[in-house]
Amino acid sequence: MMAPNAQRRSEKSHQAILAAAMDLSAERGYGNVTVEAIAARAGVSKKTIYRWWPTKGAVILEALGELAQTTTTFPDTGDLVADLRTQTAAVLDFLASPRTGSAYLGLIAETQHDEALARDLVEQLIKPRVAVATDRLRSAQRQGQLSAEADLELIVELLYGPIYYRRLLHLGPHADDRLHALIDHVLSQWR
Amino acid sequence: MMAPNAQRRSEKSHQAILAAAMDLSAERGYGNVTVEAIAARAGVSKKTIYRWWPTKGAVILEALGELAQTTTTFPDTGDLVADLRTQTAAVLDFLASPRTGSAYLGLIAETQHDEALARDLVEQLIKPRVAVATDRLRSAQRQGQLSAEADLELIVELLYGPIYYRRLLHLGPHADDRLHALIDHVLSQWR
Amino acid sequence: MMAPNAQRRSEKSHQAILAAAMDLSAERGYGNVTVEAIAARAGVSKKTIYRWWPTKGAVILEALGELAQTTTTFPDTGDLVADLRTQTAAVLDFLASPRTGSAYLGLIAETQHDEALARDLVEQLIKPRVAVATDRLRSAQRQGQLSAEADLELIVELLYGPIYYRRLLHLGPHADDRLHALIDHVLSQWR
Amino acid sequence: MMAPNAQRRSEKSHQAILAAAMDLSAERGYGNVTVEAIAARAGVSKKTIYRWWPTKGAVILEALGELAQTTTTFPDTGDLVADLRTQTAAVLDFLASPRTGSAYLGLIAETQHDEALARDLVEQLIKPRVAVATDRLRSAQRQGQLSAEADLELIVELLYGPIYYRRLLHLGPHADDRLHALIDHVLSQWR
DNA sequence: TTTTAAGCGAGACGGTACGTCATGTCTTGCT
DNA sequence: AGCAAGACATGACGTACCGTCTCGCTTAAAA
Repeated sequence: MMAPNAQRRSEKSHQAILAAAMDLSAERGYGNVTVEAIAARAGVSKKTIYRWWPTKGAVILEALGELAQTTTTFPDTGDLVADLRTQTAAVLDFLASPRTGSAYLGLIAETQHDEALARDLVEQLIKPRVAVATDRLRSAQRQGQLSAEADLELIVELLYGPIYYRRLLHLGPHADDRLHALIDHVLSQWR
Repeated sequence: MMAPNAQRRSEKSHQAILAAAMDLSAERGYGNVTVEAIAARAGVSKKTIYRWWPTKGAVILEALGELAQTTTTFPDTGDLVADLRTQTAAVLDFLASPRTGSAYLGLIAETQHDEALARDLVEQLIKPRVAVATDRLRSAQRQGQLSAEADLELIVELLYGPIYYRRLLHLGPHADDRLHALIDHVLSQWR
Repeated sequence: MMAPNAQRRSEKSHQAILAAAMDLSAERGYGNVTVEAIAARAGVSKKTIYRWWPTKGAVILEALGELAQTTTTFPDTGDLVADLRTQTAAVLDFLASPRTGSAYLGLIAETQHDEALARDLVEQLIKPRVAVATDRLRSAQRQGQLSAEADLELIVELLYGPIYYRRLLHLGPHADDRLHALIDHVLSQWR
Repeated sequence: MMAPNAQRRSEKSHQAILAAAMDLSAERGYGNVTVEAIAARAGVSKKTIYRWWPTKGAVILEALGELAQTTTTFPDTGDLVADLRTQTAAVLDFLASPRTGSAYLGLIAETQHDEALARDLVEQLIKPRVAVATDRLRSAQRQGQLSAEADLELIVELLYGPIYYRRLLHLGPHADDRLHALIDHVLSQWR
């Protein structure tokens, strides 16, 4: 498996590839992005892409990871409900934005028939963000805004499940008031 | 756009195509199914497939529609909680079964970059089943097992959202007790 | 080895491919011809080329075969020496022409590391033309211009060997008088 | 075009490259030898090869030149016919040997689309050996074994032309008696 | 009952992208 | 400065499917 030497890697090409991948995904949609087009747009050889990533999905995952880290952090103003409203709205925006939405949804689609990519998606994108959400809830617990018996894992599922469900099954995004109703209901038992 | 004459359609080929599509999906996973392979397996010309369906997704959708109708009906024993447990477990099985799971998840994946297919999936598979679930909840309302103020649409989202969320984002299926906890929590406010 | 069905072959594409191959060979030299370029020039998919020929050499061989048949026939005026002068000069022209020379020499080069192509070259181009030359000599024998003991095979080698030798080893083509001296010498023993 | 400093050249790498080139040519045939494979086999960087030779053909040419010098010298026992038999047989062996034949024929093939290599081949390999043959014939002339009017250049062509012709055009090598007939015929006019 | 036009199997076709290979250039340390 | 190692842009390879398109053949509706 002779892994290439990461020290000699061209950082310029690396960044050009990530940028090209996101640009193309925004322009033509994830499904119409090809490794060939990424290479052409980035001014890079296909070999260079295949040297460092196994599939186009892995490229998009890394590019998206960079974006996700900088754009969506979890707020902690002390008011749990307000923070959850802010955060879920940000997730809705992320899913709706032409730049990130198509790439993210396309990536999730790809993971349905690419196990390795699925593992990477979960480890690099999903789990860290679930952890951040859980942390915020735990902090609320310490502040007494949430009962000590609250099932934090369940709460996370109940908040994000419906959002992804409606998006991936094409049932239309939540309106603001539906989102607020969702949050209220989920917290109702343990407030 | 001369639509073909459905009366002269060969029912034998029709069924062979649907069966081949499901078989291949079960054997090698939705992503590795191709129109060419379906045609070869069904002993049918590619032209015949393209005459009646626009994409392989549409073929799978029809095949899955037939299966879904026969396998998952919503029980009504009078005990809402028991019925929800039965039904959500059936959905988990449907998603986990090699025969139906790969096809269904692959289909959902495909709809992320095929709007026409997305519309058909929603109209033919998703909405009818949401309606059935909503009907069952409404029946429970009439029987007094659920408050009249209960937000039925929200309940459906809260039940199925987490199931699809965990499946599509590769967070592992729910264990039985987690599923029960989910149902209990969702109903808690309006029982 | 599912051979394709030759009856359904597109004669238009067939001819376009042969023409494109010869054109490109004339324009850029055999070594710079690629299957990809032939396909593009002929307005044909690469798959169509690979369906009917194993390598670009086989394409050129067929194209050259068509040309060779029509252009170089062996004259029989009754005067053996005159006919040999005419014919060897025609071979020199064939080797020197931009249209045929590059293709033919490139083809011979390719056969040095492609055994299958070598076999086809010999059977389809070389041997038939050697046979024609031998026939002409045999006819001269019957007319008494050549002794009955003449070693016809040897004569053919002695005539064409030096021509190919000088061409392939880059020793420059024969001037007319050297060609005549060659013919005279070869026939001297058996006239 | 800063030529590299030959004094600082690593003789070890130099020899390793020549040896690797010949080994690979013998093992897999000239056509399957690549600069990359030579570099890997010789434990040398590709850069080092390109620093000192323009193409793989040039490497093989140099390697072959070393071998040719040591293996095939022209005998002079005083008996011209015997010496020609010895020498032409040696040429047949050289062409048939797995070590030298594939490399030499492959090299000749390459010169059909590489003019610079062609020039080098002629100057470094072909012409010197033609000169040696011509010298031997001239010596025979002085000894009265060959008429003073003999066309030495023509004799060389008539001897070696058929040998290369049969080899390069895949007509099979000469049997011993055919070789002797060839020599007899060529000398007949001027003995 | 015959005609006849549609569906049908087979599969060749023009395309697009795939993932791989070798080229010749280049950069980075080591000797 | 030469060198081993090897990343890089380039460009062709041969393959896989796509969706379109003839071909004859069979086959069921209309005549």
